[in-house]
Amino acid sequence: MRADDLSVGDVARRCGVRVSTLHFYEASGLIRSARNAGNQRRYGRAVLRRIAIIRVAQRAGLSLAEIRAALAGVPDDRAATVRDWRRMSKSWRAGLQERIDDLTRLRDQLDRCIGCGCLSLSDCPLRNPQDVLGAARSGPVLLG
Amino acid sequence: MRADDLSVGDVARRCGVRVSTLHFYEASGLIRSARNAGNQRRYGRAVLRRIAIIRVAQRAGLSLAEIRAALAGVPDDRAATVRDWRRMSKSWRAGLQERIDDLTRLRDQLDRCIGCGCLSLSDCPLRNPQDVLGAARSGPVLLG
DNA sequence: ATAAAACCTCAAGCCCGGTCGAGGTCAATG
DNA sequence: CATTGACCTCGACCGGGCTTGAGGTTTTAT
Repeated sequence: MRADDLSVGDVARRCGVRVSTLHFYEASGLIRSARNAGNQRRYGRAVLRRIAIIRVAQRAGLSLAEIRAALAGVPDDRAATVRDWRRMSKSWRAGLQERIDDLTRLRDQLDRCIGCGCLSLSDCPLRNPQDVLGAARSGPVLLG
Repeated sequence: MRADDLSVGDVARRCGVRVSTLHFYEASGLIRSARNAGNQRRYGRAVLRRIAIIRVAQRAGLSLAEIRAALAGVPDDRAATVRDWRRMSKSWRAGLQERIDDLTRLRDQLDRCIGCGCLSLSDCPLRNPQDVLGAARSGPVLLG
């Protein structure tokens, strides 16, 4: 085994994921592997960065399908470039900020409602989440 | 049908959820229903507030199991009191704040890394999420 | 009285993100 | 050169959060 090549176990250990997860990621088209003479997976070091990116993106709230799309432009045989990474992280930042904003609004509403018990009032923001969630869901308002 | 009782369809329409979701919530022990002579579900208005609470808690990141536990103290036949609501929202606020903090840290790290492309460095905080996630996961560090 | 709409139960199915196990092969070590 | 641990594939399974469909009953509107 060439010193530069990593086995699936090496990668799992170094990334803190299970071997089965690597198999799963490969089956899902997130990573690829070369095979040695005995059909065992061999990875270059680039895969470590790729997996790091996957995990960051997951924390940022992306589904594996979205991550796959984002990684589509990154060759799997060499490390993602700084440019690649910059492109992806920039595009993820916006969604991340949206999630933060949504949760922050929810927290503030919760604070107000803790003070006033206003869940009973028809204009409580908690009873009318459409205001917060935007036009994503159409439909009637929750009136108690 | 008594004017005060709501059918499953009424509740679904007013809460913006599907009838199947209400069945599912009932089977999961989140809501209960009385039955009329013909075995159809009939709800009091209290269920509307209960469902509002479920949806708020979901947005705050709780699983249905956690929500069920939180709602266990709230009688299902009358509306949750201000006191009930205050207790729940207080206890959820902490977890919500934690999620906000985690996402905010991630965003800030992302910003720093966008600037420096440092995903390649072994000391990049994004590569070593243990610092952020705490001691929950033991295991090796991600080294590129 | 009848047709349509709404309801019932129960089982199965779906998507997500993995995880596990069986049965078999490969590689590093003494 | 045998053992032992790491690896392979494939299929099944898990938990979460619902949705769908079949087959049958009830309610409501005309």
